[in-house]
Amino acid sequence: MGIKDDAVEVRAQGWRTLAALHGLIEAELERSLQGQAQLSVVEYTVLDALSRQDGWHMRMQQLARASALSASATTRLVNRLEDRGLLTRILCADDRRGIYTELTGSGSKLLAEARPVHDATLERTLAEAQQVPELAPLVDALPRLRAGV
Amino acid sequence: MGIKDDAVEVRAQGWRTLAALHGLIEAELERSLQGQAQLSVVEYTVLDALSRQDGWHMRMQQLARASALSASATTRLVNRLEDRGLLTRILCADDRRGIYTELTGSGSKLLAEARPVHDATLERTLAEAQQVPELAPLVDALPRLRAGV
DNA sequence: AAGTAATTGTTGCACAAGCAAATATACCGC
DNA sequence: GCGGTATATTTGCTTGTGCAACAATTACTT
Repeated sequence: MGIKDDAVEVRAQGWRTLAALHGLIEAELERSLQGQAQLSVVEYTVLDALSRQDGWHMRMQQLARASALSASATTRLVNRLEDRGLLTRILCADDRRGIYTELTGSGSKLLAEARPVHDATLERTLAEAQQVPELAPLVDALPRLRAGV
Repeated sequence: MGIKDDAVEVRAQGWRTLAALHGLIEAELERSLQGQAQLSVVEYTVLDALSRQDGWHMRMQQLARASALSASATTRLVNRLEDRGLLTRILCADDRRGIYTELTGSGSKLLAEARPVHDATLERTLAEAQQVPELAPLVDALPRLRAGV
């Protein structure tokens, strides 16, 4: 019942709020991206990460970290996107274990279509979340994180 | 280039940070809970939600919302926990469509064992995240959300 | 220079998730 | 009360995910 226990409960509460907001946003993004661009959230995340990368190529492991996915899931995710012609695998010459992935033309084209959908959904969902008392404080805190970038 | 585009980018950045922190915490919780209490994160979430409920019983749909899971996933999750003897289904008399779930003795016992693991992992992981420049501001913001509870 | 350890990516397997359909019950207007 | 609609939960099916084992390449150690 002391200060220490309070801190524990505050952390648990913060985590629940974080998880709730995350789940809400992810579900909405999933619906809109799937519906309007045939992309899942992770697929969008990978394409977006690739497009924001200098030279537009990343190694499998960077992709895995960027998408918070396991190595095996990343392999198969890249397979799917490659089968759809949205990106290509490129062996790197310097480290022959590594494999680069690079957006194709249709990959960046699809991403260009999907990005407005993504951004609009994000805006709408955050506005919705702001109406939920439990979530509002976190929503308000988000834009203040990196004001200086 | 304008204020509007900046807001879009700020939101996207905030979402990426949120997702990254969420993924990190969930992965760590998954490891420690699975390792020390044979519970997945969602399973813990459900047991915890039940224990924090007045009367210790909830309907399937409340459980689905609390765990950010679909109805069908909730059914099977409750099946698993019921098979392990951690909770029981109870038909409600007033609305015979509804089904209450209630913690059993071993359910709350296991939860009591798992909770310290959960809390310690949360504390440790947040401390770790605070060392990551990208995540630190969000970690700092979390405890300030509901100071008045 | 050889051998061992560490890293990178892929595959086999089991499991949990979502969607849509099915079932059962409640509610509403008449 | 009766038909139609809405809600609550479960089941069939398909798909994506993680873990462990594996293959290929690089780095380290002596």
